[in-house]
Amino acid sequence: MRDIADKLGVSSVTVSKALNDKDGVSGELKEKIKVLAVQMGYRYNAAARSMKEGLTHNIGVIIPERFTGPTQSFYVRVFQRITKHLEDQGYYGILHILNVEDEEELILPKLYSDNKVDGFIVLGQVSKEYIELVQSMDVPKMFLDFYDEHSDIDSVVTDNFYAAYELTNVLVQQGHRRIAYVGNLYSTSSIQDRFLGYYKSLLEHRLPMDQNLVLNDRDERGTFIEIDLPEQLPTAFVCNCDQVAHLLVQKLTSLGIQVPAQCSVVGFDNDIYATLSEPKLTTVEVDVEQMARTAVHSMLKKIDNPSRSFGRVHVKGNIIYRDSVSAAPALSDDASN
Amino acid sequence: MRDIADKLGVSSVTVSKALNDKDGVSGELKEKIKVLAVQMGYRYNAAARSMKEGLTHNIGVIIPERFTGPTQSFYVRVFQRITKHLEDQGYYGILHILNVEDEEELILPKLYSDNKVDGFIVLGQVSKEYIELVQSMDVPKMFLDFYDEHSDIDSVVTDNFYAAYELTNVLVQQGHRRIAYVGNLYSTSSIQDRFLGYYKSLLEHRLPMDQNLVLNDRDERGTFIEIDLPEQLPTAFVCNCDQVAHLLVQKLTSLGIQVPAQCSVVGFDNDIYATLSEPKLTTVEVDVEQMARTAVHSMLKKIDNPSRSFGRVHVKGNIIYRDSVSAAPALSDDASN
DNA sequence: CTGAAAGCGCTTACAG
DNA sequence: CTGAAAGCGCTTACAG
Repeated sequence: MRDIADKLGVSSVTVSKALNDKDGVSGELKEKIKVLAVQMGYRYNAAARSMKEGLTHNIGVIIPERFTGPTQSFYVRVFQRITKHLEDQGYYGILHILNVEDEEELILPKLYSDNKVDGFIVLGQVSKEYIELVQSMDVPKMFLDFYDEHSDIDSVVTDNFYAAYELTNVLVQQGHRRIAYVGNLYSTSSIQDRFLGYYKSLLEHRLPMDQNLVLNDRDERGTFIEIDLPEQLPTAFVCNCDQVAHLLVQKLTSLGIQVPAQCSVVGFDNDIYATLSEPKLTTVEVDVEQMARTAVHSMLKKIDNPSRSFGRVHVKGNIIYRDSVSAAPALSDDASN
Repeated sequence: MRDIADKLGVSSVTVSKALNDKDGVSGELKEKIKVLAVQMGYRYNAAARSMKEGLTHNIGVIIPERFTGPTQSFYVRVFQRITKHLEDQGYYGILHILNVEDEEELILPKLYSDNKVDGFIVLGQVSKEYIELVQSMDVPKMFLDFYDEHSDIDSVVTDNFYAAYELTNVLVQQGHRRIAYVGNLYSTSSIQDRFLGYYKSLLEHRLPMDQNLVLNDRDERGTFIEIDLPEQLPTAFVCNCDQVAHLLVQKLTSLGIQVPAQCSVVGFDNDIYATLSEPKLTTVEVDVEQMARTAVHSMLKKIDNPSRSFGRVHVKGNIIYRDSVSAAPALSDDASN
């Protein structure tokens, strides 16, 4: 405010009034001040007002953990771990659920312009344009559970590539030769990396890669679509997530195909769908705790020293063995295409 | 701080040092200051430090809405609506997920002692002891989706009583005479009120109330238990929530009983389990939007004027008609006991 | 070990 | 319409 005032040769009182649309400033001057504020990238200091007013303009919302329950989404669980680690460091997490419109219209959280936070953690892939917008913010930021090849962002991600590789290896070891991958390769980096891990396993075992066995599960905006099964069914499916695996199992079952006797299915994420499926899914569990801890500690280091950068940090996942995989049915020489 | 300093005849600098465990204060004095601070109910002014340091000690966590997805828990959805209304009023919501241990050991969120918020909204029933603890906080508070008969708290709740009454009426109108209620009456006030609404419908239609048709679904801590079906099956079940209805439908189906042909089932909440069930559940949808709006506006009025009180505010629910109800099977005079 | 002074960035009440 | 002054509650750097 002082800077704006000096530049315009007015007092900070006038600037304050203008920015708050209060009386006592001429309309013309008000406009000029507002424009300059934007130009100079001025952000309101909420703490100063808080102190003055004796109000924080924050409301605590308490939800008992048990009500966020087993159905809680993966990211809510991650958020919970993040806040835990933040609290240990004397910090708080303010959750901002970014809605579809704001993402499309490239609108930053008001949290930012109100200067309510020292940094941002973005949890879950956003559009390329939104990544760039986030990058333009003048505070440290960390990206969690995704990365972008083209931007130089600090991110913490599960090592999807190796996890999918290992998971596919499990299937190969069980004698499977015709293995499908289910996921839209152009949707998220996670899905891509998991696909590549799957592919690496095929390569390593000298199994042919059949484009007809790469099945689409969603459009590019993430909405699920009906999965088109190939005419000649594979003996195993590597699904990019448990939810899709769940849907696939339902579909197979409704077609009279037994899982895992006739067809093995593996998922990813170890979320509610993994245990909700019948049979329960063999899948990969993301190390939520480790991811949250890494993200928080990196963030705090960046707050201390904004020039620090971490690049892409990988966190290992763990395979959870359940009941959706069995040995491949006796070979009928399918694999020879 | 000043007050503490005056009372002890020292300076506020000394108090600051003592409270922050910094050097430059004798151990003895430090102790005395800390004890007095607690006695006087001193709470740290985080805004003042923020201003001084230029740090807010908050981190924004951004989660794209689509990733909180359809599986998101009911309360997360409510939280989202709450923050929306808060933002419209220049406020922010800080989510605190209260874990089981803190609730049992009666530990308040650090948010409170750090003076990071102007008030609290408690979303979801907590223990009587915790309610009292919350009540003891020196800021406005609102309770959402539950109330306590014995405490004089401001709460916003769905009109469970009438919704259950109307839902049971639907069953009666379809010719059902032997209708069971599923839920532990001693678990939450919602379950109790829904039961009473069910009972009112029975009374009004002169149907006998059979204690054997009140089925337990969980222990008092909320953990689900196997539902004990009565020997003579009712023709309809009013379940206290969709999740239990979902479990019940699965159980009935596995026993070879067709829903709704042989047995109708209704749920409550219209959450993910309502559409996940086969058949999809007829249920009651809570008016999340209205509840969130009421809670936020009441809260802000209380911040303006702490002596305001609202008591119990009811918000109507809507019945959602789906496929889990049909006319009662032809009577075999079961109802005569 | 203790404290007086300055300052963080804003707003409010008042004077011009 | 504009601005000088005071103050919100803390911490830091410095003097004693």
